[in-house]
Amino acid sequence: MKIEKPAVVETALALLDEVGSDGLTMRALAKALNVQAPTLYWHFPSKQDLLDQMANALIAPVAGIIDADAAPDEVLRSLAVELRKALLSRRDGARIYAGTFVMGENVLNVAEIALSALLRKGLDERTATDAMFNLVYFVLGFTIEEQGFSSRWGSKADASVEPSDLTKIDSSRFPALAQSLDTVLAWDFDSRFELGIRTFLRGLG
Amino acid sequence: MKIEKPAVVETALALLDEVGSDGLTMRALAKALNVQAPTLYWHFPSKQDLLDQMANALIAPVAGIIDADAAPDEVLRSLAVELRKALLSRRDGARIYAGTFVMGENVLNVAEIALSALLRKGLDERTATDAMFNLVYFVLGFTIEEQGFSSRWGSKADASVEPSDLTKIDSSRFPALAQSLDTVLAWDFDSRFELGIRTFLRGLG
DNA sequence: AGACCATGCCTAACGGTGTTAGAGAGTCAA
DNA sequence: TTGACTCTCTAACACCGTTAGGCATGGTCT
Repeated sequence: MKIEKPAVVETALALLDEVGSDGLTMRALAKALNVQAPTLYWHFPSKQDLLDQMANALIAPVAGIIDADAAPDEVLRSLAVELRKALLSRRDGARIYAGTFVMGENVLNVAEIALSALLRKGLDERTATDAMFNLVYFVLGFTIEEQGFSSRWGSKADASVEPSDLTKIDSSRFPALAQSLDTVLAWDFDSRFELGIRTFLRGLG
Repeated sequence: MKIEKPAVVETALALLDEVGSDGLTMRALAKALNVQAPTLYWHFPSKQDLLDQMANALIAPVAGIIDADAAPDEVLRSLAVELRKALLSRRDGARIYAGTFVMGENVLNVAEIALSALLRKGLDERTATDAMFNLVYFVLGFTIEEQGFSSRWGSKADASVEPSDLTKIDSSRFPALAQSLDTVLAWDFDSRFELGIRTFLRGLG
């Protein structure tokens, strides 16, 4: 049975959800496709190439969802939200994406939308471009750490997770941390992200 | 000859600079220490544990450099700058760091400095904590992409690097990108980072 | 002194990885 | 019928993290 390139990428993403990025091996993917591992190398020159295409597919839905005609700040906000959502949609999605450096169709679409919104805000071309990249960098860094957190301590069903023995930090050496311990331990990524985006947009003026 | 734990970590970081994170294998590290690979497992329970300690060592210098008594914005700015510098100080440093999730001494020091500066700015405890994390996330995401870029296209000595065929993007489909092409191709990470930090601080008010 | 035991290194090997070489079915055109 | 092209196969290579178990060394206890 012939295997199709897009179907391979889709199966790889599905497999990623099951086994995580460490378990995503060429042999495991081949087995999911009822094929032997070397066969994949007829369709993809290397595993990295496959990962690149997975990353590209991961953010494919983002651009289409955005209403590019909305107010600039709303465009940028929803773009960030959808980008994070896309990366979170698959286990280790952000890490997979960060490992690639694809300037593919989908990335260009996202970049174009963000950039034109920033230009509409009145920013000069140079500032808008840098801001566009910075926004993406923030979403990426945020989501990587979010997924890294939940993959290390998310397995514990306990709602009040306690990485290391963070609860007993020395309040004399780390007074500010001790004071904010409740917020730290809450790990409310949703509202933290929202604050980040709000801060960013407010900072752009 | 006995090998010392901190010396192993230091050698590992030096080796990382030479061979990159892909080449950083237990066998290669062992050879650099004039030792056989399994010997490392007497000192470290796993490679991940070694990587954790490398990440911890990577950001060790950061906290000490900061003048915690300076104006809050200056503290936050220099903290971000030094954090980025520390991650950039070794090849693939940011990627190594992002792969760990250590709540070690050094991280707590950095967090404490940032947090108390944010509280001094007048932010409430909840907002300050989230902002502290967001700042770290931005620096991390930024630096990961910066190093990812230079590791894929930095080898070319050519100053005007051209990832893929970015130069010939369709200006009718991506007008904003085409307009800002000069800035995109300049890849001036230093000033882009500075803008990012400025935006962030301005957004916090 | 002799027995013990933890330390720190070694060799050998296991199961797994990405990847390559090369053979062989199936299909379609000349 | 022949030949080329497409796609998958088996076998294997070099390398990976890691474990099992042995062999010196040196200090401690009886």
